[in-house]
Amino acid sequence: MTTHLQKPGHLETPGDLEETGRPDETGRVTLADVAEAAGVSEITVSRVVRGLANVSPATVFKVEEAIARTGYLRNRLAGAMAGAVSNQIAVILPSLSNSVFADVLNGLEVRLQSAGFHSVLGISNYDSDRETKLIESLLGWRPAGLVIAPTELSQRALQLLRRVRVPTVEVMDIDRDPLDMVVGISHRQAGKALAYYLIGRGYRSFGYVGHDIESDHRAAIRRDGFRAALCENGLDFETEATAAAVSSVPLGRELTAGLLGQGAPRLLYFSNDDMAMGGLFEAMARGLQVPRDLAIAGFNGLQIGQSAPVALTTVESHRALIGQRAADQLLARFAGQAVDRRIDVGFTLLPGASA
Amino acid sequence: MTTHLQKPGHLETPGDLEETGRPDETGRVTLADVAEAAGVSEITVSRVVRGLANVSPATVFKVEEAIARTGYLRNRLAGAMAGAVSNQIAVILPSLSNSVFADVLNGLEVRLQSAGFHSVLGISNYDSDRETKLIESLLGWRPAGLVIAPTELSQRALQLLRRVRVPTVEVMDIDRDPLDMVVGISHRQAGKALAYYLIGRGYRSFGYVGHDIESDHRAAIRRDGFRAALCENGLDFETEATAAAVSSVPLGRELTAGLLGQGAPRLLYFSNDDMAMGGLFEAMARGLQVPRDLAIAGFNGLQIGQSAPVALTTVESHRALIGQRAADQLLARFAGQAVDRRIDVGFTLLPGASA
DNA sequence: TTGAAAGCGGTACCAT
DNA sequence: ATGGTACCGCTTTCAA
Repeated sequence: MTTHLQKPGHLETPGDLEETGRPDETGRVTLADVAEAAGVSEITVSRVVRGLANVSPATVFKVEEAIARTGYLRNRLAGAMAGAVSNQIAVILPSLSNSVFADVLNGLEVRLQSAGFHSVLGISNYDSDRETKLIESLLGWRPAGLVIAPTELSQRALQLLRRVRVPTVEVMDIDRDPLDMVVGISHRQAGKALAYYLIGRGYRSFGYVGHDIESDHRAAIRRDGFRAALCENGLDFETEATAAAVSSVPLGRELTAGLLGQGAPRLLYFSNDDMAMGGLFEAMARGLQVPRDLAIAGFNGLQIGQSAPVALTTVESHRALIGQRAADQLLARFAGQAVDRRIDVGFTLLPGASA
Repeated sequence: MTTHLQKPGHLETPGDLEETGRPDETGRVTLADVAEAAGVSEITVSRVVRGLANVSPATVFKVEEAIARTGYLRNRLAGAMAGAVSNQIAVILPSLSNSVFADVLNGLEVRLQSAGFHSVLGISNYDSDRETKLIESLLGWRPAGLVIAPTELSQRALQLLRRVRVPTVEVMDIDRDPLDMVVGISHRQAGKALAYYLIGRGYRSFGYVGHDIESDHRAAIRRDGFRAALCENGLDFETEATAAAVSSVPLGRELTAGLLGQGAPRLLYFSNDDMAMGGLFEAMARGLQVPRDLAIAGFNGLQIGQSAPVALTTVESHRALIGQRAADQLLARFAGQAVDRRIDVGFTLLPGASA
């Protein structure tokens, strides 16, 4: 073995005293070191490390002992380079400040982790350029799969994805045609279903309170669906209060406060549950009775909304399930199974008490 | 170039029609292909790709044109193998269902992403064995750094970390001595500070409502700190309601309901804001006046608590900041700068109105 | 069940 | 500013 420079920040130590089977000049323990320590070939050690079946128990024992003695740590970089499939999955989400995507990521991790995969994360911040850069950078690691909650896939992004042909799952929104696979719900239908329900409950006067819909196109689609259902019944939003900011409880509260000053409609439809909780809090703070004085509806089915003194009327979007199913799709594909291109996990109307 | 099998799920296509500079039998475009297309050497292309300065503008132009024409996609696996530092940072968190860690991750991503790094995620689920496995698996990718919110580092985990010598930041809790660097707050002091404040406000009757403290040792430390401050004043918790479950709003509500049946103490200290919101909701649902009939205090300073009709009395734990500072520590270390081993981001008492 | 040889696609080092 | 050469550490293929 020739000498070579240590990588910055990666100086593996020879190990303390007793566990120094083959100290080695550089301090790094490789497959070759373990092989020598165990008296077998490199490839045999490799087989043991990867848990392949065709190694005799006696050899496995010798090798495992040598691994422990030398303090060998598998190098997946070299493995992936040599042609083994990566256990990394690129995951691109628009945001992490919104708990919605944290939920999706959580669902993903549950499944991926138990199958031995890791997520490599990118946050696009609802920015198409950043999204493109992230795709390029993450694909450079040759991940086994890609999960993306797309913002607006650029031409370059589409080109990259077509070229690399990595198994890809688009998540959240099934209203558009997928590149490869898609898991989510129809946000348009979710918006419509809620409107139908509310109309059925007798509401006829509606207002909309929303966050930045320019970047969050799924929220825009929900609103469109909601409005379409209103139109079918000869109705429309009487007022809309929106702000070009990310959704949050205080924003919902603030916009609601603005509306309440000027004779608000009977029911306010919020762009999501965070915003709706703000509306609910504002109503409570003013001593209004919900839903008698003001009815409120949201979207997502966040747990906190269901635990509020007046449970939120909303639509459960099964976010963790979306993550899990997305992971399942990838895993099935890896296993060579045929999979559906499109999975609709469905939504659930939560009647609540706020409308 | 010899023939070789395509990796499953990674068949890079030759590119469509016009952009096929060098189709290549396997469909993969390598540095060599770009070099040939540009009429320069591989190493020159490599320099351009990495944005190194010592290449003439004319050459850069030629190479970039060749890259676009061939549809080359950088292979970071090979780069990292050959000795370039990885742009991956291993991140191990106990949970993602709790928004606290999503906030930390968000803070990390903000900084890491803008410096060109990616997080590779592992969720330990508050399980020491899983944590150890994750460390081993993630370190196998030879990340440039590691950020971990430790659960309980096993002997094997410590051995691995010492051996690999990857720059490591422990986050959340600075009450213990760090392996390498640590960024967070003293949860013990946070608990104490809140208790002092409440005692100063005249409260003398306290109860504790908590989630599974076996696994969430930081919550346990806060409670210990709080109690220590009580003891200094000859006080103690009059009652404790705990459950061996993860923290959640409904759990907080349920445990509070249990306590309120039996003449609850004057003030309830909750293990965190999720739990406290549950308490607040239960009080509101019963028509109790907060803080007149029941005072409530939490921990974390979640935004929603501050937007509630009665703003939550709590301690802001600056989670996103912890993530950012952790990233900064790593980046500074990569830049060869000397860094503090311990960074206390501090906490902020939010007086609120619930106590 | 085990092993030998040939890369995988880059980058570091040292020249020029 | 540019290039030649020698690996990085592992897994694949083929043979025994």
